[in-house]
Amino acid sequence: MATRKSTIYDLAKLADVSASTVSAILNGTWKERRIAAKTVEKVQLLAAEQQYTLNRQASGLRTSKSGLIGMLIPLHNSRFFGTMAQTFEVMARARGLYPIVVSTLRDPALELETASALISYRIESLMVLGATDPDAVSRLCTSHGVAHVNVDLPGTLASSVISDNYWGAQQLTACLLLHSTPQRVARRNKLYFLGGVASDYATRRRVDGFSDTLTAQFGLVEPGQIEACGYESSGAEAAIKALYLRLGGLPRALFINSTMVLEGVILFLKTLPAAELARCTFGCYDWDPFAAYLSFPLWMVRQDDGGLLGAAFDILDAGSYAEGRVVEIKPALLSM
Amino acid sequence: MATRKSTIYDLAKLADVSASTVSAILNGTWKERRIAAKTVEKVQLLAAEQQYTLNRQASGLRTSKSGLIGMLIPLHNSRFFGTMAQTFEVMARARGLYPIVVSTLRDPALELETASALISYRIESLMVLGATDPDAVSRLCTSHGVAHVNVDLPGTLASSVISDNYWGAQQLTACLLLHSTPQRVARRNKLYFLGGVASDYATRRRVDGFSDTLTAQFGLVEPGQIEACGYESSGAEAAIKALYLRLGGLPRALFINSTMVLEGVILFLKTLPAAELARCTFGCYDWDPFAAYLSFPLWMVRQDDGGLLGAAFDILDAGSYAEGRVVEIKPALLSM
DNA sequence: GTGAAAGCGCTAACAC
DNA sequence: GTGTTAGCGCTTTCAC
Repeated sequence: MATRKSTIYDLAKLADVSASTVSAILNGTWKERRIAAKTVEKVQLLAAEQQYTLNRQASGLRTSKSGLIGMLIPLHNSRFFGTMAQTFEVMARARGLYPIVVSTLRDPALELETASALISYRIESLMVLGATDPDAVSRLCTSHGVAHVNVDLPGTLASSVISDNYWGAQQLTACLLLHSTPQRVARRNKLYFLGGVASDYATRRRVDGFSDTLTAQFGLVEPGQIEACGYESSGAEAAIKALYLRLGGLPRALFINSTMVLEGVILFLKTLPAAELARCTFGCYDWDPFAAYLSFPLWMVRQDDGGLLGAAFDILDAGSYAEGRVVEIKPALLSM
Repeated sequence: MATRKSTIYDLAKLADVSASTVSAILNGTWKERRIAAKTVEKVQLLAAEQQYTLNRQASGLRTSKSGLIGMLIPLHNSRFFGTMAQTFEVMARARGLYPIVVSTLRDPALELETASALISYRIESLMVLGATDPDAVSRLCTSHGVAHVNVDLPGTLASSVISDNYWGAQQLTACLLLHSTPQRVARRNKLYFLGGVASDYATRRRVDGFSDTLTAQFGLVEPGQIEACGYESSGAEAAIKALYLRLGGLPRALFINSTMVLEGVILFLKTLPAAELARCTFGCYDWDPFAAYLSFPLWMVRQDDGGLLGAAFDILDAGSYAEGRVVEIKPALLSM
């Protein structure tokens, strides 16, 4: 058995009907054609025993639809992107689309190249997650009539769905304020923001949320309270160390911008006695399950993957991707 | 500009040449056809300004190759699978193939369905990573002439590349033996194996490596030293707790089978004073970066993702997938 | 109820 | 050096 790759013509010959009849039976349009039930049964049986599978290159070529939906992500081996990929697959399948997730390593050239390859395969739409240069991808997609939407990092040429960084930062800051213990030394009785890149969109919004919340309670926030030391763990380790030395101890509370930064912070904290840690309250903007295994409590902000992708799919479904709107999705605050 | 989706016919008309000439120029076969340099240049220029992109559905249909290579993984949001996906993409691209990674949620039905969908799109080969029912996928692939190889978990109907679990367990056990401090109480002066499923292939090999290493040094290993309490973190937490009570403390060293199990163990260890932890030596068969942030030292076995996938690609390249051989790749031992 | 035929966009003989 | 032609496997009028 298993005649290598049977086509509708093979089946047609075996069933003694025409190829168009087979085609209609196999793709469900046979009701409209009012094909005899026994013909349907015969062909379906034959298809099963010949292990027939539709050639989607051919059917896609004919109908000019591929059934494919793509998603560009920076990396596979990151908790957030992995979770997004997982959720994306489920949602895509629920819409009858076949998901293709590809990583582009935060390389704008690879982003474009990959988008182009996906367009070659005639994807029907594209989700652009955390792209370095989303607008370049937008231009390419637009010129090929491919629906697309930016997620997590906004672009200007297509609609975007992002986390509500301002709101999330406000929540986390308020929470740190509420749950931290006042310190005697004035310069240590403050909240400090650590990590991120000052020119970066997400960081800016988070710093704003942080500052506005503090300002509302205490008046001015000093520049020294904000240390945008980048996203590298090594930079963060150096920054927290410097802060510790400057303050003569840990501050009242620490707003840590991303898990990467958290990792650097932990490397430093491991060198301190437990009693010192107990006096400081920690919050991290971003979520990672490993936090559950740390020796000190930590507040975390977790992005709402379902919310983000749900909104992104809504935009694709509505065909409103070209409007350039920005939708903000509120994250969740968790204590670990 | 941007005539929505230009074809080689559009370009042919504009350049005043035939479609086959355009085709040859655009896919690189023009040297053999000895097409005039100026024609080549003209067409290439035109293609660029018309934003032409090859329709791979059409070219694939014609040549009966898609340029696609698939990989089935259980989950996207796991460190190991994420890393494998990443490495897979790089290696696939290096071979001029376009990678498609899809997760199948450890669901045998979804594994088959996904493999079938990928075959529909005419993938040229398939990597089957950690599948629940690899042989079912093999049957499907074989009946459609699709080259494939099992990775991480072996099958019987196609060649497999897996970690050398026996060797890795030997290394880890020997290392724990070497670096642990003897205990006064006899029942605590032993190594204990925690986690995994006894009937599971990987667990069996690891238990063997563990037992053989100990037997060579001390004679018999008692059944009580091996606690295959599953892969759930909650089960592991209960198991380590029970062991602790039974022994009246932590043992000399603990062989923890997988990071999932490690998570359960940590939840229990957090309830103990640091001094107790210091007397026990910990090893985990599997690697996760979060281990660097734990408060106690830990030996870990890290699978060699490059080695595994390299060997898997070698099998595909050699076309020897049907031989049903099993290749074992040695993992690395790391101290964190 | 079903078949014949055209064509999706591309490639590769074969022609000249 | 380049054009003509015949499909790849499928869908979809239109015909009967």
